[in-house]
Amino acid sequence: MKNADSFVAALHEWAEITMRRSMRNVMRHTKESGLSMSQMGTLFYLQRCGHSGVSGLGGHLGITNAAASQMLDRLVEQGLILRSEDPQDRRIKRLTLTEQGRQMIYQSLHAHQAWLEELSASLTPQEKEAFIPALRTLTEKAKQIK
Amino acid sequence: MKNADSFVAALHEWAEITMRRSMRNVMRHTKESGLSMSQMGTLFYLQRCGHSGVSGLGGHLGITNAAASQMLDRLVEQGLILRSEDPQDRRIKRLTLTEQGRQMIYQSLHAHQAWLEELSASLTPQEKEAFIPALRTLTEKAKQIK
DNA sequence: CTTTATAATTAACCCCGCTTAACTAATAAA
DNA sequence: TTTATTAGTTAAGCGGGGTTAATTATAAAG
Repeated sequence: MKNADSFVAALHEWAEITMRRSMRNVMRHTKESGLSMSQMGTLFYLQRCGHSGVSGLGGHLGITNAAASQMLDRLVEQGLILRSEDPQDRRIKRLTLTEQGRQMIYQSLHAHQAWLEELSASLTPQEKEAFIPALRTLTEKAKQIK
Repeated sequence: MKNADSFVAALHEWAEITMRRSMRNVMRHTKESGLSMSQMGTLFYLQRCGHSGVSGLGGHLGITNAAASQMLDRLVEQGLILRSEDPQDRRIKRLTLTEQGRQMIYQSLHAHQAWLEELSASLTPQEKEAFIPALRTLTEKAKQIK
């Protein structure tokens, strides 16, 4: 179990570094875009889950349906999401990203990422080649969780 | 340059995964703690830069000094940071984390981290052992950036 | 058909974060 | 010493994001 423990410890440290960077960058870009963190979180959630209802979104963000509904008003107004009726159950509003909304997410993920290039530049070619499998496997496995 | 490119690509993918996770987790924990994202960002900033003045904080967060000053009122009130005079230049207020503030950051980084254990569990012992050097080197190099 | 449950919205309200503008205090420059 | 600059706070006001409670509309159950 020694290896497993030190692996988890190393993973935690690496995750902590990337989380700090990520949060800073997302907060920056979110502010630059004139959105609130809840709004940006909504866009990310919708991209990941395909489409959702208002309650699903509220539950995900940990806010009431009322709050979610009001926030959606502004996102719709800005043309970032679409709020349409579910044809199966007309009580449900089907929330989907617009093309503009998808672009916003893309920019948010790729803005302020120069540090990744810097990190890459600080490694030797041998290290880079050796680390690629690790990164790919971790990413792939992480995608499958929950 | 092929390896370098695919390395950066793999790095980007990993960053994207952790960004999505951390955004949700940090927002959750921040809400649970009764703090705003700006307040949490302030704590993280102060931990990273040691100590800062009000203007420095405002500049970092992209808000006015007035806004920073008001937000600090609440953080001081909650016992998370200390606002003391700089003995060299008494116009400057020296902002530092309290022990409670440091604990808040620690909790924020480690709350909702079960997915890392899950991720670890989804790997074979051979993979874990093989990945440890990569994680350690990446962490160490990333710490030295900027 | 009537009743009940579910999904979402609306209204009234509060708090917070942010802005601008005016102000105080301390340092630097003339 | 007088003036200008810098750091920070205060005050007034706006708008957003959150809440609860009441309301509408649809679907499901009796």
